[in-house]
Amino acid sequence: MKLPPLQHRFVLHFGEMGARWGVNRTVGQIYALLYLSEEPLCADQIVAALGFSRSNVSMGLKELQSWQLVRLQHLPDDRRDFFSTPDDLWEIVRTLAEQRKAREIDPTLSLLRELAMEEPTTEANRHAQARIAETTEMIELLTGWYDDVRKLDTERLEKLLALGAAVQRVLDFTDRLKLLPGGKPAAKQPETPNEKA
Amino acid sequence: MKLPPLQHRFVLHFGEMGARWGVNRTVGQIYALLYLSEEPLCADQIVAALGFSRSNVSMGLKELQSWQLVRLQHLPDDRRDFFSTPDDLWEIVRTLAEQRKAREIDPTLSLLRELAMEEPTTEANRHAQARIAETTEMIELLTGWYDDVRKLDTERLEKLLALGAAVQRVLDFTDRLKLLPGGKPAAKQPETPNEKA
DNA sequence: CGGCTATTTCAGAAATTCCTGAAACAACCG
DNA sequence: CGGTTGTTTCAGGAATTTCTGAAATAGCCG
Repeated sequence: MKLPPLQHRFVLHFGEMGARWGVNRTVGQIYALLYLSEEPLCADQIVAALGFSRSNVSMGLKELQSWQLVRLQHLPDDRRDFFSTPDDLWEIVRTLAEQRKAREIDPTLSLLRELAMEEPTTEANRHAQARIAETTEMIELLTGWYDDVRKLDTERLEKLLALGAAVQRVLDFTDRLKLLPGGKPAAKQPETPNEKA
Repeated sequence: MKLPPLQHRFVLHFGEMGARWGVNRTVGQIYALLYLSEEPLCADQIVAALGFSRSNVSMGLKELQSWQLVRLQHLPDDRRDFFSTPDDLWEIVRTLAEQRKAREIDPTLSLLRELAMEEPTTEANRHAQARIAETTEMIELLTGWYDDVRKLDTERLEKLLALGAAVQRVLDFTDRLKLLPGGKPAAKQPETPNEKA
């Protein structure tokens, strides 16, 4: 593996991370390499940099294409495939989120909804179904939120994230405006904060 | 494996999901089983339900304890360990997020910050470091947001999520209030959102 | 077509991860 | 203490995943 130490360490780390994130080590390393590279790379350059076999690199690239995480491009007068990652990191993150949702969340939701439909036969089943319903609701809440924010352009998304929980204060404020259209609101809190469901 | 079909299907699915989420299939299945169960279970009940070896179950439970995802409790006059999951699903999600942050995000941030410090030697290094800096910023933005919202109580968090991108409209609205000081005084805005560097 | 370059496939080897049974350990009790 | 019950450890075998080299495929050009 002939790669400057900086890139090398990055690549090794994201290989491990990739393994925790549903792609194998090789694929993670290939992606990390492409991500750091200024120009697109062809398969043989990846082989030279990482020391995997040619076929392993080929399979890794195919996997990355199936995740839609790499761009394929051709140079003029060159038949080789060159690969690169999007320049915009947000685009990468959005793609990842999209893919994982499609591969993991959506099938999970189908199953949960199906299980929730079945007629409970025993007391244990009844309890399990209640638990399942609860789970479904939470996932729906989270994916609903996700479906909303993914439509935001990057600039607004960044602002929203930067605001963090402070947004809560804005909401409390507008709540007060809404609830007391007359004068200055005297009530401090619109609702009691700490009820545990 | 003696388990009603409903529970069985749920358990199998979350075994697979567990595998994608950093714990192995066994551990995922054990957790799914505990999650659906009305009362705490002891190791032998898990063995009976899932058909793993006693030692495998023991290791799985140990792993779950290391993630702080299960509660251990004792019944009076019984020496066996009984395990259960928190009743509150939000608590489970919070714990998961906390653990994954500690295990994956924090070490990644350390590495990235360290790499960003190094003196760039080549042009390729300079570009790689720019990419690394960009990555660091995004992770910091996301974890900053997370650190904020995890402090919210469940009720407020649910409201915030349910609002989704609609929150953007509220923000736009208050922005306008701020910009047009003629009418109602916008009173106390929360501190100005972080300026992006 | 035939030679050339580039890529993909795939069966089996290599490596890793997972699981088990046996043994060690620990706590309790009479 | 010795018996009983329950848990943990761990070496090695089983299963799964990953990786490789050889062969197949595909496109291009003269």
